[in-house]
Amino acid sequence: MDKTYAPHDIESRWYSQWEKQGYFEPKGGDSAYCIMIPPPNVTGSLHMGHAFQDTIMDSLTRYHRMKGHNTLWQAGSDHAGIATQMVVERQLNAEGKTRHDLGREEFVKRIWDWKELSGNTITKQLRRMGTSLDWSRERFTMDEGLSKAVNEVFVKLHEEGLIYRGKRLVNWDPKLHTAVSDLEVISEEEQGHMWHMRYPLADGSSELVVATTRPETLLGDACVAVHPSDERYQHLIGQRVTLPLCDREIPIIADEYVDPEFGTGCVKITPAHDFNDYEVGLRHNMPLINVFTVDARINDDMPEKYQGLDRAKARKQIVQDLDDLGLLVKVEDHKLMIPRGDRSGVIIEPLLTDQWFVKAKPLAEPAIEAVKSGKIKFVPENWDKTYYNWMNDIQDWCISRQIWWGHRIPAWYDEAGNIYVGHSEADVREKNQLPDSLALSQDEDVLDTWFSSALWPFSTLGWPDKTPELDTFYPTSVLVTGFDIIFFWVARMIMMGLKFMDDVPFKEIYIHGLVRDAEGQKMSKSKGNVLDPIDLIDGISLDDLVEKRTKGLMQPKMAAKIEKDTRKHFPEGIPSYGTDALRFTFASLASTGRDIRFDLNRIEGNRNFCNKLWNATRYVLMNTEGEDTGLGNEDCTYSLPDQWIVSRLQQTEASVISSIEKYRFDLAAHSLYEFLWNEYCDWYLELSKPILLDENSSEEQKRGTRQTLIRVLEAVLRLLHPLMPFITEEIWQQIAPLAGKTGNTIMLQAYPTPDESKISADAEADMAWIMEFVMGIRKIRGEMNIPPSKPLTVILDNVSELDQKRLENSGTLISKLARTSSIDSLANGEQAPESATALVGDMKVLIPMAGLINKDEELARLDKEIAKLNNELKRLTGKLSNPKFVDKAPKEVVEKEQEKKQHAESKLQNLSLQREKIASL
RNA sequence: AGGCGCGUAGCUCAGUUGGUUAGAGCGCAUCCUUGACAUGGAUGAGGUCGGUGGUUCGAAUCCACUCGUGCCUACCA
Repeated sequence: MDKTYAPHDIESRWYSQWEKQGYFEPKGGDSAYCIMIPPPNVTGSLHMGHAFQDTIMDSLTRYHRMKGHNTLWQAGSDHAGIATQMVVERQLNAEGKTRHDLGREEFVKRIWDWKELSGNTITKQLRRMGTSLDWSRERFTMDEGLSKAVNEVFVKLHEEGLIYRGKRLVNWDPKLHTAVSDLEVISEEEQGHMWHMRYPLADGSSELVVATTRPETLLGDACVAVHPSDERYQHLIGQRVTLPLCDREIPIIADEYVDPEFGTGCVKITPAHDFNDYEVGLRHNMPLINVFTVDARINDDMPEKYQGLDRAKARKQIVQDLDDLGLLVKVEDHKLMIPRGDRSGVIIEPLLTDQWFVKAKPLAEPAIEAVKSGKIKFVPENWDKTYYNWMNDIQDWCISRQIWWGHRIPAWYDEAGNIYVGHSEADVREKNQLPDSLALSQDEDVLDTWFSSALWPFSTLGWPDKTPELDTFYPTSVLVTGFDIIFFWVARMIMMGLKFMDDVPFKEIYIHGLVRDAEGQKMSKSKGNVLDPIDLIDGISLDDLVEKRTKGLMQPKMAAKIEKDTRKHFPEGIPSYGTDALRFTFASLASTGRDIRFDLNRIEGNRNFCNKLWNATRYVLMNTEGEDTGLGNEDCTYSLPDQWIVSRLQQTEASVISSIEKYRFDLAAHSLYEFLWNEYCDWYLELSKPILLDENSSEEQKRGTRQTLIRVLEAVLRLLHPLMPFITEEIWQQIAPLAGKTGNTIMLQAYPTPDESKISADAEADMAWIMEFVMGIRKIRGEMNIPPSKPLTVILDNVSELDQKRLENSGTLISKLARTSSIDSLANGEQAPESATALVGDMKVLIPMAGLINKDEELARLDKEIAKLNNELKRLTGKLSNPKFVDKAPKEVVEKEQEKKQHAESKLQNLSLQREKIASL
């Protein structure tokens, strides 16, 4: 093995073998375990959020596979309708064309071409992450089977009246020319204005002042509303005003919706361009006057002067004209929420159009019940509140999109405008007995991508056909996802699953945090702070990173700032850390928090951890290869350290398993790190040296230690494998035979399970004594700046029988680890030379100071310790002399405190005596 | 406006049902090329757990209030 860990060589070797051997495929058995990958955009690329999420899912998958479950991690991607269409449209624009130049068929073909071309990017990247997805069952939302499922669901829901078509006010994206759902609209506070405008009464007697943030919609006003009990306007209710700039009169109505305190207390009502106004309009039977075209320009039904102006220009013009007429009272600065399309970024316009909707309430009720009853559990639990919150007030879901890339809506129209829904045109004709002569045309619209994603847990398993996969894997075990798509996806899957499978789609929902940059900022291309997981794995030069972050920006002027920030944060670029370090880092960040700050220091530390494992292995191999590791029936003698590390291993196993079961990958990673580095490497490997190198060790002892070295390492590899698949496989291949393990891959080995009988309290107590002994000496060394190379003479005083016994058993180990030249006990009544002191229980460990240690330094050191003990003693004495504590606290707690007090007292006494002694010299 | 979350060492975070001397990693300081590893080893410094009040023998942990901060949902034109 090489001296340093080089991830790249290792990682390139294993993945293709695993895949080729079919290790990722379910291998039968009774207890099924299944996770559906949240389908990424087929033409997208892997970002940190994916990498994090996929690490968790892969870890779970590998863990359960090793536990012997029939494990499936379903692979696949979605077609990301709007996003993908936009990309291809942009390509066309670059050629000076639009999709309309190509026509629908040609354009869709072009998107398929693009999908073929770029569709492998993300799956290749997923493979780099080591994900054990079953690629043999990879699905795509637009492939035949899934399209069939979409079709089936649409038709069924329509038959039941749960899908309907209607002219309704929807969120319209004037740039993309499509309706979008509520969820695809991002409302943010922006600085705007409030215009106060005069509307003269029709009889000329007076006027009203209305306040609005959208003066251009004045053209579509249907009425002016005031609060029914607003005394200022009582007399005007029922009268009419003349709508400025239009040749119309509109009524003044009373409606509770109006807040008399806000603005002027008079609201212009534009039912065709505002959701609230729409409701008011309905209540009062007001006409819907549409002002805009699909581009959000003023349409041809409006006064000629404004026709063709876009929203912003129209606003300017109208304000100007009002001002000219003396009808503009004032303009105030005003903060308001502006709705923008999450894809296009333009302001969303409420627009009256024909759309298809899913009636959500009837589907939501059982979905709420499924969580309430505990059939589905959120982890962490609190997320159920968010879910209920939204579900209880769910709105109908607009599912039609005016784009070309997606599942075409299976609805046909005849020339009279009748609608026929069915699986195909032929099906529609047959069902409705329509003559061939009747011309039918299919609905031009496609379905929201989330509509097909909602079916993912069963469509990928073959639904609507009855398949063995559905029987085996539905409901799936757990959904792993971010809280940002609870509404988009999670809720909808639950609704659809219950409706069509009559069962929940998953039993648990593990909600993880969102990956942010080291400053806590959300990573985004426009901010230029994205990290590409592949760059962390392979490394990237500074220049390449800058280039990557500044290329293809929406706002090219950001480039300079992004470059500056990037050069500041990554002066050396990014070194290669390898997949395992990245995965381990993600695991260690997976606590319960919502935000996950990704800091390069963490991944560096974990790369070092991989290196540590690598080098520990080298040591183990050096001592076991070609040696007897006790694979035969020869006797082994297990030393104290052997027993100790095996005992600690059992506890680590228990802790790792319980952490994974709770989705606490951070705790699992921590236990593993702690065990491997701080116990196995720092102590056990060091303790094995004296045994293996000592000529006096028996063959049985050496065999026992070699066996323990290799077996513990082998078990740790299996424990680690779900988190770090590559390095563990690489090492396992080399060491497994020495541990007596057979098999072609660590992937399919059994996950370790703790064996209670191997936990030894005695061994742990004995080892604790050794460690205290060694650390006591090291402490003196460290604080007195005695070089580690300098062997020390050690004298013991106040040695108990147990101390004596332990010393006899483990003296050589101690002398090796603490670098002592001799350890002698003081004979009864014998005087020790002036010494520095450490305590192991009541036993004094004395290091003669002569020529090594300065008297004042030792005094200072003792004073510090004594002060610490005094504080503790004071605290304990106070506590124990409080009768309330002694009476009311549980007996065990009191006893524990008394014990602590005794310890502190005797320690204090020992050190004080020692101090006096030295001070008197 | 409602809902959810966060505030613990210089930084990033753990802290299980209230009972430790409040932990880890990184960073920092001192020492160390001992044959697994300088991507390393040894030792150390550093925290009145945002604040106030309460419950309790005992609070980082439970309750109330408060300050700061973040997110989500719904919104007043």
